[in-house]
Amino acid sequence: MTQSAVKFDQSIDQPSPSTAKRDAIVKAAAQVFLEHGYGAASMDQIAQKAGVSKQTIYSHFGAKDALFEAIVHSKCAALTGRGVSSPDESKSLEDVLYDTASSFLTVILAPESVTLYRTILSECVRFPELASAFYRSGPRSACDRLGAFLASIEDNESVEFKDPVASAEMYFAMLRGDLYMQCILSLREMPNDNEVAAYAREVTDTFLDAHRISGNN
Amino acid sequence: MTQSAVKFDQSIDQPSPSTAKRDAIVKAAAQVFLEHGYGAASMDQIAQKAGVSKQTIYSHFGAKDALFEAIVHSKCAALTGRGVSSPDESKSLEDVLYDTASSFLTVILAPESVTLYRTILSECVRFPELASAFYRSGPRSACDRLGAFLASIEDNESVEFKDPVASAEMYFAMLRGDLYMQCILSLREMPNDNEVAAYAREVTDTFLDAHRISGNN
DNA sequence: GTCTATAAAAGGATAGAC
DNA sequence: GTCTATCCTTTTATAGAC
Repeated sequence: MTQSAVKFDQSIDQPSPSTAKRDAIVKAAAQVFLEHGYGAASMDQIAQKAGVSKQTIYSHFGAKDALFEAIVHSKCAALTGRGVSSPDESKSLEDVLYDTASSFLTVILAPESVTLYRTILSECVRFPELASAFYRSGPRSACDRLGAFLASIEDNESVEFKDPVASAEMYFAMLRGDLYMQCILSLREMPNDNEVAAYAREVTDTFLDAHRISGNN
Repeated sequence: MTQSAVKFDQSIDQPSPSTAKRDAIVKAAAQVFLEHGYGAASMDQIAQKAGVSKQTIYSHFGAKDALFEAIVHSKCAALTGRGVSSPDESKSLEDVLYDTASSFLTVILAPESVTLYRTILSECVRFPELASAFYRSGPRSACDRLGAFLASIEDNESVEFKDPVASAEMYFAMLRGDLYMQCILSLREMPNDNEVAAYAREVTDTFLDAHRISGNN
């Protein structure tokens, strides 16, 4: 691992003269890294798929780990905000929750998200910054946004959230249920829209039941 | 990948004459595989840590993938039943749930479980059988056992479970919340007993609130 | 069964020409 | 900036002696 692995941000989007080759490298590297993981991915394979020579890759990114970090960081950055509906005040709480659930499930069950998650998880010890960036861009971002929305619900209905962020975390945890587990383990095909909708409904109903003021929470 | 990779079960526990070396290999391989993953783990490293030559490993297991499968399968088998309290009928539902939550969290947050989960996830495409074995021994086993217990709760209290297995899945999903996410991403130290107890309590309370008959579920 | 030594291949990284 | 050709290390797997 070289020290140049830190300069990922200026490597990924600068208006360089030859952006074409660079983009091809990024695209190819993303495919290879996410499909095979960091260790099993080879620079030869990336170079071949990108249609460039290996040396061109090294000229742009310096080393394998730097390229990997650049790829994963850009994928994480693309994750921010996705999977969480904007806090539309005109909608009912139930609708907001259901929409959030649907879009969140759609995002985390996308094949690219699944492979990204697997890759980061398997390399989180070697690349702690990537794990942190993923967490902040993905789960943490989603929880904070939904938590802020739940905190804005006060006199609204027959529900209450004493700890909005904790409730949001619980909500997303419920969404990462058995369906998600089977998908990330590659034990079944990705669910279609109907299955996603059904599970989003189930989780939303359960979540709302748990936070009715008739309960003790 | 060789065809001999299938014979994992008879490789892991047969009363061979020289069980000492074999056990040393298994122990060393488990450490190396779970720490570095399949790709980054080298047979040389395993041989050195086991105190045997590489050829001895190949004599016993044939190939790297067969050794890997043997190790992971044994680790998965050791998972069955753990993390789920036995359905003690003398205890209250709340106590059973809380005990289940505590022991489940303790198991899945154990460093060995975390590394096993990471390893299987990163290799689930190359080794589909391992992913399936893990799922059956771990999450599925836990859900089925708790689901059966929840199904036995009928006239008991002020709660009801229309779909016991689905409720059990939801319960374990709630337990795999933000705390678990941060731990498997290696973003924080493993929680102590107090933190585990507090989260087990929070999940149990929320779960019970969601299934009160006053609710719509 | 177990060891040492080695084959055979793959992969990360670099040199030098254009 | 980009390419071809090459170096060097690592790693899986095997051959043959004891």
